[in-house]
Formats: sequence, structure tokens, C-alpha cells
Amino acid sequence: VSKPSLPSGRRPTLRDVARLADVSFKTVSRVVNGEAAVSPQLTTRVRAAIEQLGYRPDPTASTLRRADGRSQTVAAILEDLANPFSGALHGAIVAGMRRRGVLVLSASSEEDPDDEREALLAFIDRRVDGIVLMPTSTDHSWMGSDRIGDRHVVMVDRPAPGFAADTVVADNRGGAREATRHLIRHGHRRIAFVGGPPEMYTASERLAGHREALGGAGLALDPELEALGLLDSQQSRQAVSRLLTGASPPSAIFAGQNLLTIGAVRALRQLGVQREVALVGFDDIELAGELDPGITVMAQSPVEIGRTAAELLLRRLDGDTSAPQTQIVPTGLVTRGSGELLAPER
Amino acid sequence: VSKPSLPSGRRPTLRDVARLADVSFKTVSRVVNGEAAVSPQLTTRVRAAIEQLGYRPDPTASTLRRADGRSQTVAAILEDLANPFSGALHGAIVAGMRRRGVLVLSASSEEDPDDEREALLAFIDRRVDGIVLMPTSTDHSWMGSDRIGDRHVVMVDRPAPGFAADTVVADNRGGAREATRHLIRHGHRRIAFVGGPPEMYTASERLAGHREALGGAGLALDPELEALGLLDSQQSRQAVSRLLTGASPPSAIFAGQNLLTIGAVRALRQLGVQREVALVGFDDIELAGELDPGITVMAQSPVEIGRTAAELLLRRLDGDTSAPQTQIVPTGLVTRGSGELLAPER
DNA sequence: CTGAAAGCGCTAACAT
DNA sequence: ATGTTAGCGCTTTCAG
Repeated sequence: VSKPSLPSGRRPTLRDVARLADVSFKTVSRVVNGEAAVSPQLTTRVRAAIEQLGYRPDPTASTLRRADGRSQTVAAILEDLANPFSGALHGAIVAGMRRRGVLVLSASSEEDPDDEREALLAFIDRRVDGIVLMPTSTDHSWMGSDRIGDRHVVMVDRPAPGFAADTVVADNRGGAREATRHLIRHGHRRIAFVGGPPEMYTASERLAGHREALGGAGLALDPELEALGLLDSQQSRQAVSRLLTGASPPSAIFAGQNLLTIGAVRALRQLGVQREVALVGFDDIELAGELDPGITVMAQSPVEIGRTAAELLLRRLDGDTSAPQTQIVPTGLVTRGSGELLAPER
Repeated sequence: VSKPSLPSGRRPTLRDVARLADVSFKTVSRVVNGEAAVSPQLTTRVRAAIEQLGYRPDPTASTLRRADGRSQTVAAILEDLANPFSGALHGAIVAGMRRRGVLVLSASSEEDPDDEREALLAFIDRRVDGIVLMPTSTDHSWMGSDRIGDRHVVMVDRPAPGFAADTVVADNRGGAREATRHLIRHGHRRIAFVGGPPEMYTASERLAGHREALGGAGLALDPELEALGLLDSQQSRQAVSRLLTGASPPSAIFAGQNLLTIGAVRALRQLGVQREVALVGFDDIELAGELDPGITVMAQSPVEIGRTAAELLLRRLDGDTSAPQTQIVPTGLVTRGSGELLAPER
């Protein structure tokens, strides 16, 4: 492929192509955008010139001039790109967008509302066509004004308080209910719940599902068996240790998040009761199957959530103006042993 | 904060601010860019108008006009955003850039040279200031021409064949050497190596380190003990099974990648020899400490690699024109039991 | 069907 | 110290 020299090492522009093809630069623009009908002869000549120069349209200039300001770019703002759940989610979003030639700008909010807002504004400044957001737990009604209202936003993992938008979440409540029912079915009546801060949507939904299962089986709610507000594996390990060494310990534990599950595993093994006290975790963990016993989990599908979010956003970009919808992605129980330990005879 | 109406719901521009402050729009531009000296009075008036309108500069227009074409944006093209190593790396890059107000555009190459090239060109079109690339194993000399040569590129995880650029890699060879020496120190003389395709830089470096350690201890290289070209945990499990059930099985295994380590763990447990055959893996795995025995690994630091890459790229953007450099990020042995199993008496 | 002119929001280069 | 004019590369609008 020859690359005939431009005046300098400049990137070729529409005008360079036009000069070479001996047409007006508007004709080149028409060919590039597949606009209206350009005569076959000119089209061929223009195509050849484009090829010869290695011309590529400049999206920056195009975005600036365009009436609709489209940039073929969307933003993804997730809580923590380093955590496996967000990583898988992000990968699925990027993959879904790529298939349509849409690039993805990324940022981490670190669950800080100020970071989140700043990232959001920076992306709007850059004229992204849409946004996938894992919203912090704070009020988002400000998004209604402030020029974000007219861009398309899809919430993932949880809804944004105070702002109605398309939302894709896992079936947190249903999954948690099934997880606890699984334990009940194995004879457990004292089932502890270790979970995150109830202000967090996912944490409170999972707690609600757990309680529903208990209620449905006619079991009383015992506040002593709920350890809430836990943030990491360390805190979870301590909480589970305390529960197990208390006056009337549970025979089973439901851990409401992957890090908390890891903490529970550590506590159980430290006390040497990993084959006596049952455990089910929400969200899958790598190597869970290699432990002894294997860890039974209610798995979410971050890939499915990301895929769905990308699809929903693309549909909006294509002009879908129907009312905001919420998609609930199912969870699935993966039995590996820890959740099938039977309750002791009484 | 009041938001006095513009003619329509338009985003305010420099001119809107200028009109309100009763100055020329160039003066506003000067204030915004902190350019030259504008009299304190005007500065105050302009600042007030900016505040009142909620004006934010338009980076798209600014990038288009700017002589240097700076966009305050960089690209990250990694192999697989869903894998934990890439995820952590990506998170660290985004975090490092964010601190300087630089946004990160992301793409996955899926180790496909065409995808990689396409992503690269798309980002160049968007005028990114720099690129962090995890290059595929193919020849990259084409990058020298084709308008990529003048953007700053930092390679991560491995160098790009045929293209000299700043590079940040883990100490693959040294780490592997130490891992195998660790096994030798525990009395092992027949140490198997399971690794990826030798065309891959990391795989071949780790193999080289392993061999160096054997050579340094006066042990012969036995091709029967090297299983190369493995791509996932499944293939690794099979390879390790075969090794252990062969004529003269190894007493220890060094697995050259995290997925391969997981496969090795499965094979060892299936055969019930996890307490007899030693294992060290390259790259850490979650829950490795909860297994019995815990899995000893030579850990890399994706976060450190990402942080370093971001730093290097920012320095280039700041005008550093020194020769391309390679930074080697150290690895660290994490002993957990599997690597400390002693060789059987002979 | 094709082209010429205007202008997106901003910075560069030159006045004043 | 401030303002004026031109123009980045493209799409829009309007003429032929």
C-alpha cells in the first residue's frame, strides 16, 4: 500500500481526498457518510483516493459540527474496576459496545458521590452518547437537571435513588430467598445472615430475601443472628467467629457478598467447624470448588448484566423512547458441599 | 445556585459567558485557561458569569482547535478486561490518570492482532494523548509508521515485538527462577513445569527462569517434565494428571500462570496427592490460603504495574523525551504450605 | 446529483 | 491588557 506524501506528515483530511479525486470536499463527505446518492463514477474515484491516502474521518470534528452531537462513545462508571465482579461487568459492556463500533470511556467512582458526579460531568463534557452507571447509594435527583437528563443512562447492579432510568440488576431478593430456603431444606432452623450496610441496595435486598425465606418457613427472626454493616472479609471473619462462639450458635450461615463469604470461610476453618456448620454465599468465588468442602453459592452473572445493559443502552441510542424499564437477571445456585451439610439432630 | 435561562436549554458557550460579563469571548478563554494576565476586575466578573451560567469548557472543540491536539484522554487496550489480572491493572491505570484529570478510554484486544490494530486506530482517530497497550505476541513494527509513532505508548505485561517503547513488566524470569529454587531448597530434584505457549513473552520468560534455576543447581533438564502451550485450567489439569501418573513422576510442580495453577490444584486433589506433591504457582489466586494445603505462589503486582505505567505515560505527556525505558516490577513469594512440602526420601 | 457558504466552540495569531 | 479575525475538520443549509 503506497502512502503518497501529503505536504507534511499531516493526517489527510476531507479536502486532501477531494483534491486527489478532483471533486468538492462535500462529495467526499457524502461518500464517507453514505449520504444521498453520489454517482457511481465519483464514488469509485473518491473511494480510491481515500484508500490511497489512508484517510480516516476525524470523529472529533464530526462530533463538534453534528447537530445531534453524536460521538459513538459511551461512558462506564463503576464502583471499583479492580474487583472481579466489576471487571467482568466492564468487560461485557466494552464487548457489547464494540460490536457496534462504540468506544467506552471508563472511570471508577470508588463509591464516592463526588467522584461519581465529577466523572459524570467530565463524560458529558466529552459528549458521550450514553452512560452505564453503577450508582452510589446517595440521592441522584440532581441528575434530572444539570444536563444529564437528556443523555441516556442505564443503571447497573442497583437503581439510583431519586432518578428513574433503565436499570439492570441481579435477582438479589429472589436469589437470597432461594439460598436461605436451600439451607432450611437441609434441616437448618438457626441460620445466621452476614451482610453489608443496609443502606446499600444489594445488601438490603438480600437481607429481605433471607427474611422472606425464614418467614415462609414459619421461623422466627432472631436479631442475634443478623450481622449487618460488614464491609470486608476481615469484618466478616470476626462477625462469624463471634456468632459461632456465642450462647446459641447457628447451624448455618448465609453470607450476602463474595468478600463476606471469604471471611466466613476463614472463620469456619479457624474454629475447625467447616464440616459441621453449613455455608452458602451470594456471588461466586474462584476456587470455591477446590476447598473442602466446596463452597455452595448463589451465583450472579456480571457478564449477563453487562451484556443486557449494553443492549438496553444501544436500543436507546437507536431512538427507543419507551418508559424506563428494569431488567432482573436471574441468579443460580451452585451446590458444592458447604450448603448441603445437614443440621445436627436435636 | 440559580441557573438564568439561556435562549434555549443549550449548553452555555464562551460567547454566552462573554455576553453576560460584558467582555470579549477571548477574555473568557484567557481566564478559563489561566492564560496571560487578565485584570483582576475582569477576572472576577468573568468568574461570576461562569459560575452563574454553570459554564463548562467544551473539550471537543478545544481539542479540535488546539495546535498540539491535546485531549486529556488516554487509551488502555488490554487483553481481557474480565480476567482479574487485567482488571486490577486497568483499575490502577484509571486511578493513576484520574489524579491528573485524564480520562481513560478502554478496549479489549482478546489477544487478536486485528482487534488490537482496529482499537489502536480508533483511539488515534479520537486524538488520545497516549496509549497503554498490552500487546499481542505478533510483530508490531507497523506501529512505527501509520501515525501511531508520534503518540506516546507504554507497553504493559510484555514488550511489543518490533516496536521500541516504554515497557512495564513483572520480573517473570527472576520470579520463576526463585520459585523453582524454592522447590529445590525443599529437596526436590524432579520438578515439572506447566506453562503457556512459548511464543508468549511471559510464558517463555518464566520457562527460562525455571531452567536457570535447575541449571544453577546442577540438575538436568528433562523435556518429559515440561508441559508447554497450555491455555486454560482444563488443559493444565490434564497435563498434570498425565505427568503424575507417568513412568517417573515429579515430586514438585511449578505452574507458570494463575489458570494453570488452578488446573494443577484440581489434578493433585483428584489424585489425592495434594499433601505429597509440592506446588508453586506464578501469579496469586484468591482463596489460595483457604485451601489445604494453602497454595504457595510467586505473586505479581498488577496494581504496581498499572501505577508505574500511568506514571511513565504522564511523564511522557509532560514532555520527557529520554530513550524508551523498561521497568521491571518485582514479584514476591507467598508461602502457604503447598510449596514447602518436602521431597520424599530416596 | 453536486458544490459553495456558513458555522459547531474553541485557540492561534495578530492587532490595538 | 483586551479585542479582532481566522480557521481546526467536519456537517448543515441552501444553490445550482
